[in-house]
Amino acid sequence: MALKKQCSERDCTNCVQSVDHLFQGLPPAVLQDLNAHKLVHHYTRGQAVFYAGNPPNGLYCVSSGLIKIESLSADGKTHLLRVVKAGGVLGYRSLFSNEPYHATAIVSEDADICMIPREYFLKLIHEAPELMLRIVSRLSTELREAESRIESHADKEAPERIAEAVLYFKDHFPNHNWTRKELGEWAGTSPETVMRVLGKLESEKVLSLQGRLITILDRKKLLLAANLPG
Amino acid sequence: MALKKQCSERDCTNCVQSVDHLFQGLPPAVLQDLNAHKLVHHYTRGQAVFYAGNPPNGLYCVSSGLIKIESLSADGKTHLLRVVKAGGVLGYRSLFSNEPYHATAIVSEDADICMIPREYFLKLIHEAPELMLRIVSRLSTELREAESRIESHADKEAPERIAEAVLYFKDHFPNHNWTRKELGEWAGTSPETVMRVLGKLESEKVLSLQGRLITILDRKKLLLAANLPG
DNA sequence: CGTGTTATTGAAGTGTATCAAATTGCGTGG
DNA sequence: CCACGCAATTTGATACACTTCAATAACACG
Repeated sequence: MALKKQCSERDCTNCVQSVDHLFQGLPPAVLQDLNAHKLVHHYTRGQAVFYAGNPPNGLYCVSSGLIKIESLSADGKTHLLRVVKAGGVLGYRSLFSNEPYHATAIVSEDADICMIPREYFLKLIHEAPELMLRIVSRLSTELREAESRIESHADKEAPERIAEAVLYFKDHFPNHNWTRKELGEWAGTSPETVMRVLGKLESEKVLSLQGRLITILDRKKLLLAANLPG
Repeated sequence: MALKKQCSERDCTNCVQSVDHLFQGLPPAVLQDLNAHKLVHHYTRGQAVFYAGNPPNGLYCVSSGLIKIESLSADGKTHLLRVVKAGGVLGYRSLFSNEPYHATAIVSEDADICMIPREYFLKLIHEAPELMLRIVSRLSTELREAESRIESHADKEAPERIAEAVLYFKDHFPNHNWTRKELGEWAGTSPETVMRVLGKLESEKVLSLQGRLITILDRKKLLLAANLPG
């Protein structure tokens, strides 16, 4: 039954419907050709799409599911760098900086992922230069987001970063319930501190907690707690 | 006398000589045209090239001098996000993500900077698609560096980040002496903590301090202190 | 249905920010 | 070019936010 669903979803023409998809605007003929060249693979929760250190073999398009981009530091701590959902792509940064992946992609919700081989992707770019502009725009946005997280880490306290994390996850992945550990890996703090801060926010009627399900009761107060412009 | 020097240095053909310059590989005819369209400006220490919030008017090429890209957080703390020296370019990220600058560019050493107007630059890209590949590669590298700083902030202690900062500045800007405050703004810590850590590293014969001049005596130990692969 | 991960709360230890105050030394203007 | 003013440096003392360790309870997942 999962397979039937994939047969239609795995068609590039469908994927491209997602808001702001990388391949949006490509001529139908090119999409058809892309469709013929991609490799589809189903991944289950916990599997790795690629590991830090691997050479990039192509571009990954997430058709369904949720992928965590994380890195392991010298002292064994895991860091959540980025999260990619259906309609997103991953692995393109390494493709261009010509370096091995610096992070590992771990499946968080079972996923169908298409792989576009490196060679074919480079050929595609050659044929469709407007694609390059979309890539540049995407990298630019991600760079800004990364730099803004550097700032947050440097001049915000743990409670503010945790409030930021809750907002980010709720805005981008409203249907996924994250663990305290994952929130901590994103905010750069320990699960215990996440817990204590969430508890405080609950007692202040800003959030409600039902296990892993976090519901925002007072968005305005949460933005304030995150020290973010309303 | 400063002017005479600029006359030769301000020619795009010269700038492009810098290692890995963005415009390297452009046909001479295109460079000539670029040369005719750029605007040159001299800046003195402390001046701003652009402010956070300004809309991007073009691409800035640093012909000489040193520029700090910094951001001011809500609570008034300054953060050093990037440093650009002669041969580098700035402002291209905002040009493509189509957003106002999110940081301010401050001159640290008197600089000659060429501005390539937005419209002309976009036209240039259209004519020289290989330029796009260089931009993508550059953004990719900067994104990786930014993400690696997120990791450092999250799982390294202040002494490690300060050691990292010393290594970074010495490797990239060997002739510029940075203040304790600037080191702190880069490492995400206070000038006092920078001082104490530098003092400790001096007592351990890893560094020598002569005012703002820091000399690395034992690079291997410093790498160790930064928790970086040798 | 069991097992291992996650959640939750408490207590203790520590790194680092912050404040303060004296000394140095850079850079700006005369 | 020199001198002055003010920012940067340096060291010490204090406070506290956060990590770490620990132990139980609850839950999720195969």
